Amino acid sequence: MTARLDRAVIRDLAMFHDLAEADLDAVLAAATAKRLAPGDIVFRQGEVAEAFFVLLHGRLKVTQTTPEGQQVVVRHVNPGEVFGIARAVRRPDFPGTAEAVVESIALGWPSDQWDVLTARCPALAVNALATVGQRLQDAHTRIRELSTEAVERRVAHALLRLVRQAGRKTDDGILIDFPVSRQDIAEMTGATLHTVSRLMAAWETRGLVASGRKRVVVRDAHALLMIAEGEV
Amino acid sequence: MTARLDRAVIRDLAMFHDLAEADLDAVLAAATAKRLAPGDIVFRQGEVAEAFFVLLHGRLKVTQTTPEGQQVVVRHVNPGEVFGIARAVRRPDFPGTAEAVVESIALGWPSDQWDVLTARCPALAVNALATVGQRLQDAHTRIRELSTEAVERRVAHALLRLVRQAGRKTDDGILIDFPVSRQDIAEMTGATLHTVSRLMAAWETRGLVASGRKRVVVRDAHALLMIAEGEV
DNA sequence: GGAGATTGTTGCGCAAACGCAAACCCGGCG
DNA sequence: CGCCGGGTTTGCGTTTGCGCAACAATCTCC
Repeated sequence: MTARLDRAVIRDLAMFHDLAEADLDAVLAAATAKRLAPGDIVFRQGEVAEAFFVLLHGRLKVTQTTPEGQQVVVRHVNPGEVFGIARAVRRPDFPGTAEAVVESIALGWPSDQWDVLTARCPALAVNALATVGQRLQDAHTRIRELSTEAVERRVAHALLRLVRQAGRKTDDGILIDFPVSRQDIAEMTGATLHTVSRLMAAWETRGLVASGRKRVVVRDAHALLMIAEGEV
Repeated sequence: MTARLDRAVIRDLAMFHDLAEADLDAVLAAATAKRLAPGDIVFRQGEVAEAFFVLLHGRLKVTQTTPEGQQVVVRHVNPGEVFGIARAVRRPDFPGTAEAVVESIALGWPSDQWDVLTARCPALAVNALATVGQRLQDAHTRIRELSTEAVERRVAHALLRLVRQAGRKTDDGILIDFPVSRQDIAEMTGATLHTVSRLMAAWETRGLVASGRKRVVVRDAHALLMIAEGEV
């Protein structure tokens, strides 16, 4: 829990860009590291936001659940990214649920440290602004897709996004480097599990993807891009 | 253009909350006011972001256009809100187009003033973070709606949102206090003009709304809420 | 190694919403 | 006052993706 953390661990993260060495130490002093097994929940939607986090290693899935019980995947958290910064945007509670999909390591700070740290390092607020801004762009992109594109194109886009975020080259194609189920893809694209399954099955026979249980390999990214761009 | 601006004009805006009087003056010194007629474009999608703005009076519509030419209404800008803060989130260009839908007045600052002003008043960055964070929440709400709700519910939600943002009580019901066409509502909900028209016509006969050319009056907000919540 | 749970596949019917097209209505302008 | 044009309505045919349901394949845990 209180292992000695070296500042090198966070120095290169976008969030801590432009911080002095001494500031990095001050930031680290308030942090605690936590190991997460797949399926572990970091925080739940609606909980009081008592901490904010940075993912050092692994991969998380952030979801929201509607009153009716429908789930939506808001985003995936990749190594180096901050998450759960509800307090920074003046929200008392977490708007979503964060769950580890693979073995992960996260750093956590008590929420009240946010004001302390930004007072000491204004750059933190500026960096956070850039991060949240980027996320807003992504959200708008998704809104645009959901509003104007057919399901097939949305699923293609989602796969390409996963490739960009977590693609790992293998001899067989590009592997999405963490478990993704059809259900997940459905919740990312606003489609149903069934439709996604049908689409992927069709693509599999055409050789565009190869997939198994919670496992996706993109074999022909270019063809997928054509579909995503609507140039079928 | 360079009319003497009183700090009272911006003192109560969320963006300038917690700023000292002297700082308010410094902020205002760099600003220029601009009058906008309905239909006037403040900035266009893709343009280099040479300024950022606050809306003092009136109402704007921010849209994005897909490569295929489809439009999506990203949001409406209400009096007191900042817009066009692309540079603050480290974007070189504007991600959308901002158009006045009624006679409006906006304050503008050169983009490079952002760094100058936040250096002087760190509270600005913190306030901007809260604003962008709120917008991100809204965007996620919309994603959730687009992903899980039927068109009818989305349109009901959109109308209720308009009521909250720009509702004006009249003896006939709650009037949306700026011109909104069916096309606009369609672009807000990811539906087609036709579907929206049909829905509104049906609601009109049931007495839930009254509408005309670019004009909407909500007569039974409660019934609309029932539809929005899916309790039909 | 087997039982049970989770995840993925597939067929079929249906309803919701879209696309197209034509008509209509209303406000503004000459 | 009549014309013009953007905004709106409406009908009809069609597609798309959903809902349901049953089944198959895997994984996990004991």
